[in-house]
Amino acid sequence: MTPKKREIRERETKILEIARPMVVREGYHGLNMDRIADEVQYSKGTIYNHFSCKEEIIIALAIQNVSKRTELFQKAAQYKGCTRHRIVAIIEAAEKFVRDYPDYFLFEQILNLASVREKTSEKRQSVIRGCEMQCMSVVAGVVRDAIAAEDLELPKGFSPEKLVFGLWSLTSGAYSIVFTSDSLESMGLDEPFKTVRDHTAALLDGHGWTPLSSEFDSKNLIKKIRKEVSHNE
Amino acid sequence: MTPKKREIRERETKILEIARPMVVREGYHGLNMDRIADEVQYSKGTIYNHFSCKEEIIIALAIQNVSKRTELFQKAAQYKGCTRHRIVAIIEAAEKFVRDYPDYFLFEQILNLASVREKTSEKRQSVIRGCEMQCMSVVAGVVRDAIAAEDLELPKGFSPEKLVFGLWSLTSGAYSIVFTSDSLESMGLDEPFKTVRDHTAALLDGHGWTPLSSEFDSKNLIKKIRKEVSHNE
DNA sequence: GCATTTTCTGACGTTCCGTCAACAATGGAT
DNA sequence: ATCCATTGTTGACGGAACGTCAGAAAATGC
Repeated sequence: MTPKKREIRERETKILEIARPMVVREGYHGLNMDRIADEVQYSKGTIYNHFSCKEEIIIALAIQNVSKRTELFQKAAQYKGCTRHRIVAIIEAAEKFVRDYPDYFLFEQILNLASVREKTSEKRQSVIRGCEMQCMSVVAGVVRDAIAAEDLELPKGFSPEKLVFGLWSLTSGAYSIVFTSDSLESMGLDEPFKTVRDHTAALLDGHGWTPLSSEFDSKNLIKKIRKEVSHNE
Repeated sequence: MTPKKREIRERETKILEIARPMVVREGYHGLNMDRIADEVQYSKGTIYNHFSCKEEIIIALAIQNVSKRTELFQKAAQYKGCTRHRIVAIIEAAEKFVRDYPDYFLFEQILNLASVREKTSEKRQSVIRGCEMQCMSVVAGVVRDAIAAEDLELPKGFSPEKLVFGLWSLTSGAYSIVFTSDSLESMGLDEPFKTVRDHTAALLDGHGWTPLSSEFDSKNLIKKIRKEVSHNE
């Protein structure tokens, strides 16, 4: 009972370990069920016992992805400091995430294609949604804290979630461009990560979240955040 | 000479007309070369005389896409008004673009996949890059005008292109989320387009681009811009 | 050691991409 | 008008990859 079940569980992670670099190196089309079967040393039928289609492997890899991010966000939200500094810590976590796991990022892009997502199970889709919701509520929690602490005042009808949506759009859009556009330097865009940080700062300043970025030393703050976050793991 | 050549050119647009709804309705996998051949009433070999692979059709459709956007941007940049209002006009054009041609948006997502883009010709790729560059330089031009008019001052090392990168990230990220995430309402995010406008305003306010959004009537400005832009066509 | 359930296998059917040798149309030259 | 070189068209074909399933093998229970 136990030995067999464990073999099966271990095989599942082994399949994913083999599949990941395949997608990273050769993209969506590089993921080949026959080759996975070859490399994992089991027949194709067995692979299909674990994942009912190619796309299920993609989404399983994406789940590893978003789980890690959720974890990083939750850790970052616990940063000790004023609300503005806590939100900077979360933005820093987002940056750390895409830097440390640039390949993770590809999977979200693949999954965004309707023709891929449609083939995945409702079960795994809801896991992804759950992680997204958790991230959203963690960040929205910091926004609520900011409102409670009177560091921030939002217009009527502008929910904390809407503010998070702005940060989410800005960062995910930027990282998406950074990792896919090949003409960044030819447009004179060096230091893209620094630029993203500057824009998030401007966005929050524009919403009036105090202290404004001009009122604290961003460079040192980020250094401090990085030290504490990486120290934690 | 002329009659035959024209038939060929017309066939090319006909192929694209047939291919577009196929992708829109059924996604990347729904694009089927045999079905195109059936519907366009020519053999598959002939289709391949026009497009050397499936992906070339995708990128050709994407080119129609970005050409239209470039056109809209150039028109919007000519809006008569102060620089801040002109940039609002361009943001409005971006919104109009994704609203009027929501399907166009899908093609960029598909093309962002490395495994798809890799198969496309350098020729068509450079057309896309060219359109992107043009958009970038049109918007950057407005930023430069703003600096010249002293409506805006950028920190040392922060080029106009970097500012544009921020707007680009924010809007493309937001629209990407709007058109792909299915859990927006369940997060309490109604009126996404309004929210994007608010965030772009905050971003520009945060960078200190005067007049600030609090100093003019956004609602009326947008109404005016919409009237003039739609009047032009 | 036997029966039953679970798991594994790989050949097979299918779909779809892209090719190419054979065939047809075109258009200029005589 | 006829010929021929060039250009265009065709659809059968090879091949790649997905997902299936009937039967073999292994595990489990008795």
